[in-house]
Amino acid sequence: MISTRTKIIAAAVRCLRNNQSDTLEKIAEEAGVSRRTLHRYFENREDLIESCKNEMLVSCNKAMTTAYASDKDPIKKIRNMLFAAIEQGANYSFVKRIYERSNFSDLDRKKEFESDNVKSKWLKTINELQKAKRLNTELTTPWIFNLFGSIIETAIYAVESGDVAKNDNKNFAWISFKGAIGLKE
Amino acid sequence: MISTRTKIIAAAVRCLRNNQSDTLEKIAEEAGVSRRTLHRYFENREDLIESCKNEMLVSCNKAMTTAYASDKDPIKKIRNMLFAAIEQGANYSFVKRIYERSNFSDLDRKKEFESDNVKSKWLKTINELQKAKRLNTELTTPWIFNLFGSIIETAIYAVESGDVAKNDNKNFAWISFKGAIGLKE
DNA sequence: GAAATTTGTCTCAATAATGTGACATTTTCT
DNA sequence: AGAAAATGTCACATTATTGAGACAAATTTC
Repeated sequence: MISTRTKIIAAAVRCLRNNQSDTLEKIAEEAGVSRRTLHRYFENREDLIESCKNEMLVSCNKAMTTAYASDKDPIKKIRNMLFAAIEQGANYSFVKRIYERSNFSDLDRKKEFESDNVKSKWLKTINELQKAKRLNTELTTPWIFNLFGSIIETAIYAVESGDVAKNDNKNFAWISFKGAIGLKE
Repeated sequence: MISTRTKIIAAAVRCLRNNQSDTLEKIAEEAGVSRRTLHRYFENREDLIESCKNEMLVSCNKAMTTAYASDKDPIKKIRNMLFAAIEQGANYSFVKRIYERSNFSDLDRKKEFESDNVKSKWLKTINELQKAKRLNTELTTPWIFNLFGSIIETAIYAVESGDVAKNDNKNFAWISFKGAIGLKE
């Protein structure tokens, strides 16, 4: 049975990633709960957003850490991390948006993300491949990192908007990412 | 000399693409103008956003139409359209976000974008390349279209966040886009 | 099925954002 | 310089959103 708290957080994530200014009323409605109940679980909007951020970071990190550990081959590690992130859907989008915005204003949050060990695992693997000349040497790591994130978002969005069939989704993303960084399998 | 109206619209575009819920106060400040003046030019928030949307659509379409016409070679057409969009910076991001959100809620706006002749020119060119088997046949056109947009955003964002040098920007985007769709030059 | 817990409804106060009028000040144009 | 236009300042009404109390209704737990 899903707890009310979880329902509210999930609803908030779905709402807020599209429209940061959605009212608590709307979030409560999306969660199938009265606004009064939402207020019982979260002191205010900031508290709610903070909770979403924390839960979603945990959720995404967990999924990607598992994916990282699922295979020995560095290429498969990266591929499975990509797939895991896509499967996170709205959760991933939410985290990404929070992180993006923080980049220009909230340095603490950026640091928090930078020091995140999922990112360092990802970087380690990419560097490994770079050193082995298995990907395009013209591109820098920060570019590849940004690209990775945006291809994930594209895949999530493409399914939601109905542009791409759910089956093709991850496949397209992987083909494109491989090509984009010139990965030699 | 830049007109007040233009200053306000530019400021609104910069603010709103990051944070849809920025106050008119903040937008006025960003434009270096009092809130009272902003209200003299725009009846209300909706009017302002509508104006931004229209102006930015015109700006982006113009830049990309020029780029399209700048060369006969289909590949160079696409490349120059990519570059033009990246150069639009905040303007392009703003339009893209408006369009994205509309996808789920505002069908009129979607139609408006769909019927846009810049998009049809782009599609025509991509189809041409697809028929000539000059790009990966596994991918669908809608996927490629989404990818095109998100690589542009990645390039814009990468420079703003300081992750990628301004010189490398367009180059990286083009290398990655080519690779992502398996384009054979 | 009774008690305890959770949630909903209704209400109201506090706050923040918005929109506008009146008038002063500044800028622009000639 | 002086008129005309644009902008700023301040004040105020309106509105939307938020947050919480009081109690009823529903749900869970034992």
